[in-house]
Amino acid sequence: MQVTLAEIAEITGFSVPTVSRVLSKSDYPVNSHTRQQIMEVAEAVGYKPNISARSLRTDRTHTVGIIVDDILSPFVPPIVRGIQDHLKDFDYLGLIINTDFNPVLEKDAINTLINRPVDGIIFVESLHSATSELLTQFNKPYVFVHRLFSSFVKNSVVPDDRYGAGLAVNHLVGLGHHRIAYINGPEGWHSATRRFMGYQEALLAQGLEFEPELVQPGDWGFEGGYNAAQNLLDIAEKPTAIFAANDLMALGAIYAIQDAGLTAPDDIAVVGYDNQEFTRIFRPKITTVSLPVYEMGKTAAELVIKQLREGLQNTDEIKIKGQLFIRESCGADKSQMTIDELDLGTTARRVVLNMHPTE
Amino acid sequence: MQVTLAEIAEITGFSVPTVSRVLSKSDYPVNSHTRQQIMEVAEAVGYKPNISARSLRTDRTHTVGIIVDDILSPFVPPIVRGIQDHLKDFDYLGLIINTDFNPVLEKDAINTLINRPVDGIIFVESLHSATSELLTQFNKPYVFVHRLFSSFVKNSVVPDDRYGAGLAVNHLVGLGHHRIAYINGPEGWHSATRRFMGYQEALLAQGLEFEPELVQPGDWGFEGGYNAAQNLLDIAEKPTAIFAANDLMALGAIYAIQDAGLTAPDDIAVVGYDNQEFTRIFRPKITTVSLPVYEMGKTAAELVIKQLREGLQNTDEIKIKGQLFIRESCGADKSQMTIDELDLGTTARRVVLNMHPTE
DNA sequence: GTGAAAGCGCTAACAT
DNA sequence: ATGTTAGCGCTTTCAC
Repeated sequence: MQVTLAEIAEITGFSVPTVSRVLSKSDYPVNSHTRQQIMEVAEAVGYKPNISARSLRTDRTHTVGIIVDDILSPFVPPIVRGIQDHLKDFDYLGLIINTDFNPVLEKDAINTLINRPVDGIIFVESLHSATSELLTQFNKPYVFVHRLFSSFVKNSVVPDDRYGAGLAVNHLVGLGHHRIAYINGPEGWHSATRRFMGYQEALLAQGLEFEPELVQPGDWGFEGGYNAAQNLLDIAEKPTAIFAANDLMALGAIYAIQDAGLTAPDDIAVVGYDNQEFTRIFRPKITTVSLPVYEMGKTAAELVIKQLREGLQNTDEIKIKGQLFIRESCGADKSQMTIDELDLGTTARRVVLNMHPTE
Repeated sequence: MQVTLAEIAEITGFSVPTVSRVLSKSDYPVNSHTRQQIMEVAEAVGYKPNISARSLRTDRTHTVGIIVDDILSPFVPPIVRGIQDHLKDFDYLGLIINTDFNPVLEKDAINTLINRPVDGIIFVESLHSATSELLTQFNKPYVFVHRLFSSFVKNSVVPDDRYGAGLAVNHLVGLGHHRIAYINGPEGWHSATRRFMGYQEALLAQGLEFEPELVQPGDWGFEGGYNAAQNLLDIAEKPTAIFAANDLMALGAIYAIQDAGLTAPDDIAVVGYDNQEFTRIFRPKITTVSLPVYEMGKTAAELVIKQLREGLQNTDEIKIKGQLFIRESCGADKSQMTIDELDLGTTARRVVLNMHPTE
């Protein structure tokens, strides 16, 4: 049922290795007549190489393991897509495993991939120190894409949070704000720390003073943003703008502003961080700094591919810059605003724009 | 570097086949002493079977191809997760490929998977008639999970949209509404048609009359919902409730209601469909019917596994029921409301709840 | 219950 | 430029 090299050798009269040399696209010299003849027959009989056999021989599988926290986590799919798109260009596929941030599952995942035919591993939002010793057994490339951890790791790709926070603050200053409050993420989170640093640095660079009373702790969640904003509204000299370390807290802040009888952005401007989907459909549409997830994934895949194909050695941590998406919650002029995509789920959008579903 | 069966045979003094019988978990009878001895040595030296070699021999790879429209499409990740979770229970892995609903890419994907070591394929939101002939070459199981297409296909898993629409309507009737409007999806979409049927059937079952003037066309998008609701508000005898065929249109409807100086749910109740993430963070939180995506994926994986392991034959289309999530936009009593999860992204939630990130 | 022999389909080394 | 030989690591006959 499956066509093999032997059958093509039989038909064409050439030997199996010659057929292999043509069909495996090796750069081994083969007479062009021979080559063409073999190609034609292969095409005609619909030859498909047996990848298992090839892998067994070459110890290369053209597959990369992708260990993710959870494919349902909002930032994971775009990272994965970035990885997949780059891998595809080099005929690699991705094998995705969820670990639910559970060290036991992560260990299993690594074990599975060590046995499994993969040429490398990309860790997405997932790595426990417990498992790192296991990895030393894995003498193939592995890289990390993450945003959560504070550890500096070789071969990792992370967002440039300091830069991103600067974008937000600079934008607000440009709109005339001098009292810009900050709602931070929880203690001990790398991205919270970095965004906070970026906030402070940008204030200084703009000649503004850093005022501790304008900084509130948050919890990454809606509630935390709400409470933090309430506290900020209690300050005698209220801030005129709030920069929240993520979109969910920005949303909470907007609700708090509304519940206080004020309006965002008219009374208080709000900027979030992450560019989550809902920022585009909420009212007011939330101005935010994007987490460059797709590009982070792509870059991670680039690293693996380069290590695989060009023998690239360990690389220092790579920081990827996000960009500011100017929408309504900051009070910017309409002309400044970023033009967003359609408000349809991607499948529906694609189907509508490109073609019609099969009947 | 890689431990092989031969080495374990060498160490234990048994033959390679015997070692294989133990370590491949075959049910072939082996002396229990022998078995234990081999297991211990295998454990000690960290034996990992070479999957390529095993696959070459057995023609089984323990891998299932998952062809998706786009991993970024909002419904795809939960379907994929459902698939993965079930596959995992049987030690199968999933190889995910995006097609962007492009027939050419889909053809490539199928070809890739035919060569590749996969034991079956699951199509998620993706299937063009153009490719179906290709599939006949693929003499392994394949099943479909979808919500978009009207074609009735063997071995497919779909949401029960008629039932779901009934849930929404019945709920509104239970809250005392008699004039329930409906905002439909665009013409030609299976789920739109089915939800519309469910709407009509439920009205009749409740002894209410179906009134065409209460039905408005929509486009699945925010704008369509907004316009449709505006039209509904222009009717002399306004509806007291609006059921929108998806959440985005429900959101548009709520905005239209607000812009007309009214309130949802106080003046007009609104129910959506799909249970998209944003329905939980919006104000008012949107009551909606869930698309049972996770379970659809799980069921699809079950089908494949059963076909693979138990030789299950072709199955008729399987309909999966969603459930009603009662929130604020319908005006239900607080005591009736569904208790939702935390408002944190899943990674953050998991990290916060379970453990701390590695430092 | 265990071992000897064979071979899955492919590519790499070595001839010619 | 092509063919011969060998073998990747594993499982499956078939003997005993």
